[in-house]
Amino acid sequence: MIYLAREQQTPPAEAIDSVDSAQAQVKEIEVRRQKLAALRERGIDPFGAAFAASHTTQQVLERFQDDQEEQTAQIAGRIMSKRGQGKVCFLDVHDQSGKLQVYAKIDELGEEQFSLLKLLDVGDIIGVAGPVFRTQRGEVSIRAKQLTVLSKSLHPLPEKWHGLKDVELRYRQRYVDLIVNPEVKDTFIKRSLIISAVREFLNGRGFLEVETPTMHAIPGGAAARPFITHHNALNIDLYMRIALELYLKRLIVGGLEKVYEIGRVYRNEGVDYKHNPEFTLLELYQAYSDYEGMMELTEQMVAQVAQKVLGSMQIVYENAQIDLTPPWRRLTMVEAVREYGGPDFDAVPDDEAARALAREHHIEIEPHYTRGKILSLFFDAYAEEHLIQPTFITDYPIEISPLAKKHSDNPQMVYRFEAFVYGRELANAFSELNDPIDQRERFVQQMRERELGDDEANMMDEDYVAALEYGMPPTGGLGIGMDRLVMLLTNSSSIRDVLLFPAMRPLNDSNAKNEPASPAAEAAKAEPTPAEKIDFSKVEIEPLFKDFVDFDTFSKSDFRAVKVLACEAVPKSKKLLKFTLNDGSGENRTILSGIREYYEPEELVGKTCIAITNLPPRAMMGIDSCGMLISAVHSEEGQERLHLLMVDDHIPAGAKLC
RNA sequence: GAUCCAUUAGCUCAGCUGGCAGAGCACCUGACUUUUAAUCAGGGUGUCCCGCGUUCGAAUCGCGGAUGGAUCACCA
Repeated sequence: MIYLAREQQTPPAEAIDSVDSAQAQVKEIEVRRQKLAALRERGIDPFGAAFAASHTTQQVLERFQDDQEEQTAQIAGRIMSKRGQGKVCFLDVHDQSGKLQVYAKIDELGEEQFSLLKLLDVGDIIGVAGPVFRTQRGEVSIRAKQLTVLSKSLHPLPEKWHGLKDVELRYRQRYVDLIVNPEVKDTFIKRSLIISAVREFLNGRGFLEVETPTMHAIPGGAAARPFITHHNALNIDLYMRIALELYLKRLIVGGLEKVYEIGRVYRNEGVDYKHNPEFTLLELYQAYSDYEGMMELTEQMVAQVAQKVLGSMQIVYENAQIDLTPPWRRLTMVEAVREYGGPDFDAVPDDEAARALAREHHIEIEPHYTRGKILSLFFDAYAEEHLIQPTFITDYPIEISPLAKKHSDNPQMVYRFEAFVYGRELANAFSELNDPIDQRERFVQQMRERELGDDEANMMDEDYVAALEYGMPPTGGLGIGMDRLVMLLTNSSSIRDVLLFPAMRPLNDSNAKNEPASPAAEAAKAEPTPAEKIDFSKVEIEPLFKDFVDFDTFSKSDFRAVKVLACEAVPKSKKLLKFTLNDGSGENRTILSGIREYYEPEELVGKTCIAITNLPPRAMMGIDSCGMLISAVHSEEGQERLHLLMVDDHIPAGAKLC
């Protein structure tokens, strides 16, 4: 409505032709609004209707032959350049496939259509119909016989030569980035092709694509801090998934022998050029295979996807020539550390020796770190960055691999590998641990680490262990960060360049907070405040019920005023308060209420509250609760707020509400 | 979370040791019937990221804050 009101204030069309110097100073967006009004004035809808293009711009260029001049075409797209030359005008019209030059001449269009050009700007979307020909300078073009306005653009586009460079604007307004920076579109088209090629590869090997829950009661399958969300109806907190692993392996137990999922996972951690809080993970599991099978699958998949999408297994990433042709080099973690100048861990007998070695090499460790964990730190410090060409690192220490199968001849190690390319982890895989007894012990060990302060350690997942107890075949499992793969294959240096909308801090008017306190506010601070000011602006309430309850049913509830005689926290409960109430009957009534996180028990003694008194007793923490105290619940910015209903102390105990 | 850097017109960027806010593109007016970063003549459109301070005077100096980037730490 505001929009319409504004438009009526814009001058009529004829004003455009006589813009004087005062109007010339009006901002460009206002000029465009005036042009929009002028289009309406002419009876043209500036936000047009469906338009059937006969060809894409690319098709026009491909199909044009000089001996077939004057074949007609109809195209649609965005004006990206406008070169007026008196009674002639050249437009570059871009669509998803490319661009085509439009030649608009007053003789061909007629005065009326030609004057439309005055109301069109770079950024507007138009349809053009006419014969295709080649200009004197040799460019295949369309000679406009008919121009159709399909959408007026009210914002000027960034400069044609430099494009949009401000990275913050590029990410926040990706649509503008896509319009003006053509390589961005290429990257995202490639991303789509890569993911299709992965699906095609896996489907071709007989894998079944499945979907598993993204909200988990127990977040498992990786070492990461989760996001927490809340289910209102069930009144439980849930975690956004950090991995796909445990559900997919339940499917292996269920007899789906080759499954994969390409899905979003969420990890509550920092944001940088390699990390986004949500990212796309591929995980696959193949029954009766193992980590050797996964190595073969990984190198074949990555190489074939590159071949399919890029036409080559030789790629360039940040000035490095990388050859993805299988087979990839394989070496153990111990060998890798040794090869790149680190100590020989085969000569390190125990945790104590490993810790001494770490101190000697200035590698930071915690006192409880074990030999395997320290080996992985040495790997990170000495070897990782050198693994430019695709390399499988095998034989991982058990401590950092709670879901992988133990090495049969070395219980310190597991059958696991990570694939590295350009010094970065690309894939992670293992022979899955299918021994439920061992798995339970690993979870217990993880819980110990959790208690030691590692809040990324796995939580016990009893149902998953139960699934293993039914019997899971020996299985190979693999995980690949799809964003990382896309980065590698599109030579993108930041993950944000392969995410259409990377995570950004929301813009708000935070600068306003810096303004000095107003004189009134200062005064309020100095003087005693007579009444607390309550800010209701952020209150959200539940939608009202649409169903009716009949009057008889309602009147059966016995609502009474009650006085709080005593109130105490229930031992061992985080939520419950135990109230001793005077309900007017002469006998004390006990009610338990789960509002401890909102109130200190002492502050409620003596208050007059409202309770339903004719509910059957209900045992909570071994105490019978006789009725229910009434509270008011709402939420503010996603947080639940609760207030116990407290009423005028003049109301006597036992007074009935009606 | 730590350190460093950046933030000036719609976009890309200048603006020195404090002294009236600048350019190119875009935009507006006029000319121009095959241009292509069209050209020619004229027009400068601004919360210099926000606030406080120093100063006769701050885009510029100091302090605090916001947002973004790079590096580091943790994670894929």
